[in-house]
Amino acid sequence: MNLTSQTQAFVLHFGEMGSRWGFNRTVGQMFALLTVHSEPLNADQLAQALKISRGNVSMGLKELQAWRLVEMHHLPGDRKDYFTAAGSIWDLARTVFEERRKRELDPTLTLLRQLLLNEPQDEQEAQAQERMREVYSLLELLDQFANTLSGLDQKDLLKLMKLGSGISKLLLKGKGGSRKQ
Amino acid sequence: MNLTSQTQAFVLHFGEMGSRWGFNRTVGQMFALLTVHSEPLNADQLAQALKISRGNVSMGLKELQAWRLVEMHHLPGDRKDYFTAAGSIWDLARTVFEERRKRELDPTLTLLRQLLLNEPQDEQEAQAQERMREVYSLLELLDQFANTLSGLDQKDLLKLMKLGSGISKLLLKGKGGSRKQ
DNA sequence: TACAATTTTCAGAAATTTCTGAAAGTTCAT
DNA sequence: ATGAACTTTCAGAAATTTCTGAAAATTGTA
Repeated sequence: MNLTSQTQAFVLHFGEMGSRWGFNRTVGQMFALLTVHSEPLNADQLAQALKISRGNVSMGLKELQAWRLVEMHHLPGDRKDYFTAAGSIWDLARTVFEERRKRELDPTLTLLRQLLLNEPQDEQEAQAQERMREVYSLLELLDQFANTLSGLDQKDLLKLMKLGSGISKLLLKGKGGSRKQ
Repeated sequence: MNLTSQTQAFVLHFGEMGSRWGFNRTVGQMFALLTVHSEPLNADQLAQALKISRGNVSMGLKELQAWRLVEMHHLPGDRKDYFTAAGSIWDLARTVFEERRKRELDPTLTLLRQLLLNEPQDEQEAQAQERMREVYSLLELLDQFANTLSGLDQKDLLKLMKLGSGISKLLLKGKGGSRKQ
């Protein structure tokens, strides 16, 4: 398992970006490698290719499994666990999107719901709550929208994303068609 | 500057979530506080309210300014700098969205453009490049879509986000209307 | 059951990030 | 120019996160 300099660069970059995307360096690297490498890899191969410890690989795989980004496989006559990226690039992107929604939005929605149950005790608190309510509505809307997008099939998603500025026109056309909740 | 327990909870939560949203704990807390507090606050007030050092506040404000999330104000007869959240909740969300796009997508697009210029030297490399090309197309599409969304005015954005599953129907209606690039 | 192959765990080490506070820098009024 | 009010900087301290590697646990086979 020697990485070409191309793959090396890709893997290292994903490691750097990892923290911005919600995982740590080595998890990012493992994800990148499994994404470009079409053959399944086992833990030792990952450790060797990325020059990290066996234990770290084990933890990283656990994390990637929690994100539902990898699939485990078994080769006949080999007791090792082998891993591949879970599905197509689109599948992976969708999964990352969904997991991030869960991790970045849900906890805040829960907290805000909680806080907004309390009666404000004075004017200052009432004003703060008003702002929190605005934050809440916006995040909830975002959450629902993210949900809707996750639910679209690839064809529709592609169509939507390619609309560009045409989206405004479409929204105009559709006026009144939004009979919902 | 005493925080009510409500505001305290909100601020601490934003501190915890901070790292998932792209800033560190104290920056998250400062942002939260400036968001719920409608009056402008100066650096000393922030430091006191959040129990952090003056120097940390200074760095945090610099960071929030880099994110374009705060505005500086001056009160007549007072030499201190005062800060408020930059605009409405919607403005803030839009700004966070745009900044995150910049930080999470652009560097990767740049790298991938670079890597894809190289001629693959063998079959394995060709295959890896093929995957990278898929990643690139998807991220570029995402980037453009994010761009489009940023460009929509609040009314359209609201309309779009509230469509829910109605979006598929609309996409069907609009068939052929996507005359672009 | 015994044991070899493999994975997981986790305490402590290493690396990284964040924070403090004192010193340096800036700005403004006189 | 001076000095008071304020902000920024940044070296080192503190906190947090990540990583290692040896030991424990698990799994499959004979």
